[in-house]
Amino acid sequence: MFFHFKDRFPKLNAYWDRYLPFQKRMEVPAKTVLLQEGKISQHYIFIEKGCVRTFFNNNGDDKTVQFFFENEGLSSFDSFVNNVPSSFTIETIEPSVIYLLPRQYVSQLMDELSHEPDFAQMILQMTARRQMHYINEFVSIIRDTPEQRYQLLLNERPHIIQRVPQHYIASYLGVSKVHLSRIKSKLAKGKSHF
Amino acid sequence: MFFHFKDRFPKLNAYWDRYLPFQKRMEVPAKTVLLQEGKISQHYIFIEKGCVRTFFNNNGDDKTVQFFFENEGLSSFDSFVNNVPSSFTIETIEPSVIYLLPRQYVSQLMDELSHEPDFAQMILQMTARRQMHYINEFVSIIRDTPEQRYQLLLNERPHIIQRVPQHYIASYLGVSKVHLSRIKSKLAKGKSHF
DNA sequence: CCGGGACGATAACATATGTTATCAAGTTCA
DNA sequence: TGAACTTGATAACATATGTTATCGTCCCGG
Repeated sequence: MFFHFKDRFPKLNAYWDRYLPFQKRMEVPAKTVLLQEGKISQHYIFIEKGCVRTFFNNNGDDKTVQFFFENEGLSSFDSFVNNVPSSFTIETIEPSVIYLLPRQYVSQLMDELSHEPDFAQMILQMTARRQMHYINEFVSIIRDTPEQRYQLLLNERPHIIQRVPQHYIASYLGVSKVHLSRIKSKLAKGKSHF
Repeated sequence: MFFHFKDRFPKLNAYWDRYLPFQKRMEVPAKTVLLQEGKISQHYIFIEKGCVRTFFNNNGDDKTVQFFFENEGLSSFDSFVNNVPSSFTIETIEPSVIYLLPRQYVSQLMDELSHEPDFAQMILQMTARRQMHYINEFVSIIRDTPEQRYQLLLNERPHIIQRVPQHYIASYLGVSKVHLSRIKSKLAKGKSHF
């Protein structure tokens, strides 16, 4: 769905910074659609402040796929790279400050990068990381119960639970919002009397 | 977890073929472990005949992650690229004919490839495809019921159902083998009287 | 040719999860 | 400020799914 090389490969920061002038800064309120499901992605999105989710519509209700926060970048990767309609909507959750870099500059940037001596190695590593992320999402959902998945979120990515409305989290976990509420109250009970 | 550029980008076949001599051919029975969970992946695996699954152990029982068939290639991608212990076991399901290409040659191959003019574009496309595959797995499991997922398999990847033992499919779908059996019999009833 | 193991179906019961409806509190905005 | 909307909790009921146990078939190796 996206890559973000900034900070991951410091030697690439110089390249990245060269493209800063082409990025368009925007301050937007919550629930702003940055890319509509069905449209073709034209920008790489970088989040300076705020948070964002990707989701798709399924018979009227959303299914959230992923959350993004400060200093993360994303695009609807398949749409962006292969010029096909996006399967996902990208929408802000909080009022946010974001930067948009048009696709043409990203292509240009990639071409420049490909002359770096160990470009192949870097891109493989980035790719491997991204793949592991999504494979882990899949693994977690066939391995863990929704309750365990919620606990994992609580332990490993607490910022999500703190900043994201509960029904988005529910659809991301693959359960109904009612059931997520049950899970929370069950965990609360387990903790309270000790 | 894997890439396979052969057939996807025909212009690369020449590169690939140059490395054929370094591949080791093996004929192995069913249930042969090609890579053990916890070991570091040393080979890229290509399947000439037979089929293979990747899985991990979870409290005694396996969880299957993916199936591979003739003319597909795989590795435990993260392990292979980043030289870390593999999270998965790779094991044959049927008696199979496979080729192993040691990692050093794969690195070499990638380096050669990186001189191709639109290497960046190709690798992005490959990456996007792989990402979409895993994202779709995730999306399907938060969107669809196990019954729907079984139907999808039946319609879109029937070879899996024909060739793979049912309990592997069950763990891949994220349900118990008992429940998969129930799903099958329910679907059979729906079909029989018409 | 026999015996064990792999595979799959089914039943019975316990638990998890979905659905619908209702209520309460907080937020937003005219 | 008041109405509408968003968010979240809870109850009650229906359904889906897990667990354990049993049985039958098939297949492979001694």
